[in-house]
Amino acid sequence: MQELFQNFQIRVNDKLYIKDPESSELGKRIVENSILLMDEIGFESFTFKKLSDKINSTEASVYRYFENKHKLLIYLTSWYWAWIDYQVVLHTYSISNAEKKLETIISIVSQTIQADDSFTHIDEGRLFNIMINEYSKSFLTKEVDDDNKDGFFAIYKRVITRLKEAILAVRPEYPFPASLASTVVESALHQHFLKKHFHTITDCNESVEPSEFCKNLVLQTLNVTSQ
Amino acid sequence: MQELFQNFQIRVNDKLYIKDPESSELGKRIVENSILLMDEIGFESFTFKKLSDKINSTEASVYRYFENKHKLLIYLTSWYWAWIDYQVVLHTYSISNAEKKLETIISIVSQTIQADDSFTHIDEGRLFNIMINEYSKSFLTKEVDDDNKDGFFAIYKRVITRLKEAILAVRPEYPFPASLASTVVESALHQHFLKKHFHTITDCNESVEPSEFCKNLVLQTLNVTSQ
DNA sequence: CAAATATAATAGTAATACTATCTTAAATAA
DNA sequence: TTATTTAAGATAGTATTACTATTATATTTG
Repeated sequence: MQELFQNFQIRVNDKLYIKDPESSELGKRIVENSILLMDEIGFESFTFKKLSDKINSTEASVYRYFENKHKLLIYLTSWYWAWIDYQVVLHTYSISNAEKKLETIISIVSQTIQADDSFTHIDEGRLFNIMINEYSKSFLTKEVDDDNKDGFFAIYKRVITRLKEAILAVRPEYPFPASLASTVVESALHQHFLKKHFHTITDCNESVEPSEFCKNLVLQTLNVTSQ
Repeated sequence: MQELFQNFQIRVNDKLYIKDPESSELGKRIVENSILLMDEIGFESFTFKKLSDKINSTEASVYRYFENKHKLLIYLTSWYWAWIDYQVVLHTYSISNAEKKLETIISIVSQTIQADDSFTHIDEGRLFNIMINEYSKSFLTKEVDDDNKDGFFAIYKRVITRLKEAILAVRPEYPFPASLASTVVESALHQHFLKKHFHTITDCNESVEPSEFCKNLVLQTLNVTSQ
């Protein structure tokens, strides 16, 4: 349970920022509005100039918090994974049945996230859109190995590891638990994207959620018959 | 079989370029070297200036072939999918057994590609690296819907549809054939990436290929016992 | 009240992502 | 053969991006 409370206030790797945005009003406005702006115009068009105009501040002030927009993206996506990790621990720690636990984790990592006002300045719904559209860009770079060494993807890997362990708890002899876990997490976001933009290559739509597919995929793969 | 021969000389949507790069020596050098340079320095650092320096030409000349580097990326990735589509048709048209056919398609879309000198100026091995590291960036943009309307992703969708049909041939009652097909194709590239950069969240390594996992995933999901 | 700190305001730079124009060289058509 | 089209090289220029640096002002804290 200790892991849970360490993460409870959504703590992110402190090398991701120059000055902790949670430590000031301006910092919170930067995070809050960067989510809105990035969702609105996309990561490529997003600049610190546009953001600072939006919040009536200056480029130089934003640069005092984040080195560049790539670090900001990793900050935001790490925040998301920390939040998911928290949800996973919260909703599964009392579940003793391995299959039920696995299903719960899959639900959490693949469900559509709507806004939630538990964490005031962060709009989880809009952040979820960023996850769908921009998450891959945080690691598909020439700097991945350095970033990874700095621990920027630690929380993401922890979420996947939890899923992997839940898979193993159900089927200890399954030979690809890590690959299945990483596939499901990636695929969940991808199916959400396809639903919006490439409906011919997905079965997800208004009535079929990506999480339905994801659950079915894992349970069939592990040969769990109790569906 | 007609589809096959239409695609035999790897034809790509002609809105992707201003002047067909296959129509001139310079055009071929642009394509050839853009693959090498993009693999080397990554899509973000890649510029038409650097490319034109590499081929001893000028920025303006490169712009006569491609509108911008994003169109070039879609051109390269479309070329890849057309090539994969060709491989799929070539290696499956004589297979009558549905399960054998499905396994063959999965192998083709998930195997590690090495250089092949059948198409002189294109290094498929290097292009495969680009697919692993940059493919998602071709559609994770605010312009996806416009690009999709222009048919830029048609060949990619055709490959996925072929896989979907092969899935349905094996198990017509399976409820998520399109999602499974798109997941496998995406996951294959992703597992190759993880193998290189995040080995803790994949089971793929020097001895276990992503295609092994992909085949197992689909066959288990469809409950094909003859493994 | 003094000192430290945060932020705003402003300026400046190199690189990027283009567009435009002009010249030369080569291919082709009359 | 000459005229004409076309391709490509050479050069220049612009707005935007991704920063860095400096100074001034306002606020907090000791």
